[in-house]
Amino acid sequence: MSASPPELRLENQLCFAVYSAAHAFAQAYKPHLDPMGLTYPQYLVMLLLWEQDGRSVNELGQPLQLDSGTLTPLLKRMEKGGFVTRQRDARDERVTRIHLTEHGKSLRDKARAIPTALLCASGLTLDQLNNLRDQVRVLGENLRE
Amino acid sequence: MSASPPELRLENQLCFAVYSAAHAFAQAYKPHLDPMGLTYPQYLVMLLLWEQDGRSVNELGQPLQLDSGTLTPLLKRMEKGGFVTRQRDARDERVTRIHLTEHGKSLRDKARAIPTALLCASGLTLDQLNNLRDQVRVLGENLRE
DNA sequence: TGACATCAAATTGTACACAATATAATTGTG
DNA sequence: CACAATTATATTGTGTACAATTTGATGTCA
Repeated sequence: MSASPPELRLENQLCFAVYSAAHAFAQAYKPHLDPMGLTYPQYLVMLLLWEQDGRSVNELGQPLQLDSGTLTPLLKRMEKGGFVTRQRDARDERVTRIHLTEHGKSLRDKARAIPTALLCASGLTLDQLNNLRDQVRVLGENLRE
Repeated sequence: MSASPPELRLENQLCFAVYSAAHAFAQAYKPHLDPMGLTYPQYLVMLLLWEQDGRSVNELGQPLQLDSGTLTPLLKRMEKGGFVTRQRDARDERVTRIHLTEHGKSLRDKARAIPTALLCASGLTLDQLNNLRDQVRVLGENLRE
């Protein structure tokens, strides 16, 4: 077996850098989310509900790129945790609407400190972070085409 | 409930751009890996074994940032799939050594076409890709500190 | 209106990811 | 050498992801 070409070396892969950074982010958020009882994907759902409450499962899944197979059990755990309620839409019984509980709403104030803490942990300036975010966003969009 | 501040909006999060791009990568690799019978994390293991065969579980886990809780079942599936063998090291019975099968070795030739296909799908030039990879790698390292 | 396509969620089954714990082999120290 | 500490892997339990299928509600059109 000859030497592996550079394009096949793990350390040279953009995909692995992204994969690895994604896991590192989840770990970096953990100390901030654990005290609230939220996981990282649940926190992403909270961000969407703080922006706009009462979304359907699909209206959460579209921006997150997640389907009901992932969201239904995740939302059930969030319901059990007292963060949200799940109820059928009276006008269209196919739709399940997700509403924040008072506790869920109140967590937004505690969450305000998180972005600053993560900016610091990233070791980037705000400009660098925004620039990198835009590049990574475009990459994701291209890959999904 | 007042409007959510910009720092708490999902679309503005670097973490989400990275999270989303990581999933997009896994999907983009899928059509190339499915015909081989490999999943994306299994492909990462194959990259390491093509570079150097006969690694221990830890010698795979260290570069991948994965522990035996993830790797042991993954490697068992790869063993069942006929890609690798798992056997205890005779000199230190605590260690499990992972070796490529002939089939596993032979897949490297088929994999050579993948990096080019993904570079194309990323919509980036090779220079842009290398530059972005380095930025994302540094980000991951900073977050892990 | 009634058969049929469509749609939104939920369910099922497989595969990561990771914390916490267990097990077994090896090492270090008195 | 005895034995406690360490090390490597495996196991257990919980929580995502996602493909494929199912269930139930809504829309459409002859």
